[in-house]
Amino acid sequence: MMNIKEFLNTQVLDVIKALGYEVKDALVSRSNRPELSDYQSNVAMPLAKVAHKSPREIAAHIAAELEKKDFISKVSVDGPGFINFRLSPSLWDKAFMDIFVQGDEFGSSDIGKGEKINVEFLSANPTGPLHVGHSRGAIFGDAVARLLSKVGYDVTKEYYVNDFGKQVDVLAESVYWRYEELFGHHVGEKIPEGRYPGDYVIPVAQSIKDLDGDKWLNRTDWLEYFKTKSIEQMLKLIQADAAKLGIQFDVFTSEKALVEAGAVDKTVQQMQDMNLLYRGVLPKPKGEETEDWAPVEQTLFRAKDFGDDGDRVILRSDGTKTYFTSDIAYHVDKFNRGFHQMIDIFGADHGGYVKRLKAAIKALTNAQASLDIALCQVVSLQKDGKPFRMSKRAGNFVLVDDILDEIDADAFRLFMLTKSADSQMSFDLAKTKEQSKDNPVFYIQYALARTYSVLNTYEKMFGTLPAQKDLNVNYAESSEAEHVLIQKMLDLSHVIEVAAQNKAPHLLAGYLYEIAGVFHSLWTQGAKSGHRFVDVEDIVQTNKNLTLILALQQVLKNGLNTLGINPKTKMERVEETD
RNA sequence: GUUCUCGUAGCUCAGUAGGAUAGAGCAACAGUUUCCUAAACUGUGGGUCGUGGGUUCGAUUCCCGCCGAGAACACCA
Repeated sequence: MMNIKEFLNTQVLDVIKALGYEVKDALVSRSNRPELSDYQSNVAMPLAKVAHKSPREIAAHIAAELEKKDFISKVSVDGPGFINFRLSPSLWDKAFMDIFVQGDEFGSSDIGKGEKINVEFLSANPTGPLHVGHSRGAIFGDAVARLLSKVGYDVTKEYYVNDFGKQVDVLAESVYWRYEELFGHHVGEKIPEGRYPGDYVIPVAQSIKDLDGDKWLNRTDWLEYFKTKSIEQMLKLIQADAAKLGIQFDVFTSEKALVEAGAVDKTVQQMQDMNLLYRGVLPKPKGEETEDWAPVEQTLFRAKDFGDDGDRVILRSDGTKTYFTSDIAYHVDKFNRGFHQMIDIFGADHGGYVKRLKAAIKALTNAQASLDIALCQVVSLQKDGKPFRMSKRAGNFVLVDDILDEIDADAFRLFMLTKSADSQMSFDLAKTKEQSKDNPVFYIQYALARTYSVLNTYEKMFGTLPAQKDLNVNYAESSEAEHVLIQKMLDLSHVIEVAAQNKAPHLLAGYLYEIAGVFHSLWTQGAKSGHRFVDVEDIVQTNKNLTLILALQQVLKNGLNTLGINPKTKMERVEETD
């Protein structure tokens, strides 16, 4: 069974064409007036102009033809010329059973056609554990990757390890200082300014001590070794933190390795050969009054020719490469690994970097690669309603670990996914627990838990779950409220498609919330009228109900999995305080 | 100053191929437990969709100006 909307669209399009009208799209969509229709088409309005007839006249014309179709049970023309139609119950039944046929795959599609796509996200500097500031982009990137894979892309989740810059030296120096400390040095001293004061470097020092003893004391050649060891362990730390948030990566690419393999030099050479570089002086930046600015000649990339606002430094005046240079090489590397489609997830604070990177990739791949950069707004932190700033110097980083002590990982994850990535959001650290209680994840999980609860009851009464052959919703004999639920369930694949295409996991989150609400409402209605889902007196009705329950369970599970949230089979009772 | 993102209920946010009467949650108020889990449900109040133009049959949605919020702007990553 195909996507209902697609099916209707082509069917209506055929009718329109048969009537002699010229259109590309039948403009069929889910109805936003459920009391009038299941689906609607707006096609008569734009047609009116070209056909020189009134929209209602055209709509009536089309409606008359549609009425003959067996998959449509009722058509009407309303308002200025909307064509409203209800689908035949048999079509709903057929479409519905697809949920069971597809099972865990329900909601999937193949708009990605199995094409390779690389999603790079998080890519935090390997100098410490993850803090809250990293979490939004990390969770967002992971959810986008899951969405893309659900719609049929061959997704690789990648982490770019910035293990080449100065910050890694600082890390190694910090570890070395702690290493010396473990041998009784620096008694009574505080770790010097400019090094990382965090406790997380101590275990790294300890592990080196355990492995090598005092062999690195009083030597000058420790730096490279300490760098390697530190990065290794920091990455482990980061991976562990990410895993707690439900994130795993497929590939880690090291900047250092790229540099050492000569990939960056090669890219510079390639740019040189393509005449993309020149020696020049950049104009003084406007706005901010930079005092230490001096006109220097550098090797620049003609980024402006490829859509950027200005040209960019590739080799500094002293001949060294910038971060941008190796990042270009990195993206070329991805391209060479066969990824012609790439998505980068950046924090909005890197927004100024987007144009130059796109320009570079466009220039170097002759526009063969599509690089899509999704910006994720930075989370502004608050504590008791007042802005809270994290700073290295103050050492007041709020770690992902700290947050997860206060709040369930799934709740945190969904909190980050219910808002669109480009909304600015604030996160109140003091209210974390409070917010946790109101988290929509519980609303959704509770709906799922209720479905399991019904199954348990059924099993208790009948000793087994209903057989596949007894599953049937019988749309024709279902109530209004059930129709709403059934229709909504069948929207899943469409919602996932739109969410994937727009890189907007919050659309799926919102959908799951809505569908949970429809179910909760249905539940209470039944409780009030005495219509329980499981009724020993009425096996036929019970099997019908169970069909609905099983389908809903599948939909919620598939949706939650796509967001990377663990579906729960039951809720822990929350203990009443006060 | 330039570029990017945002501005929807008191608060937090949905509304994404332009459609008919703009929606949730929280907060306020009034109700619903002999029952498959009340972390739930039902109802009430609350809006010039920042603002002024434009495009069109039709704009919260697309385009431009203005106001307001956030971020970025050579030689950091």
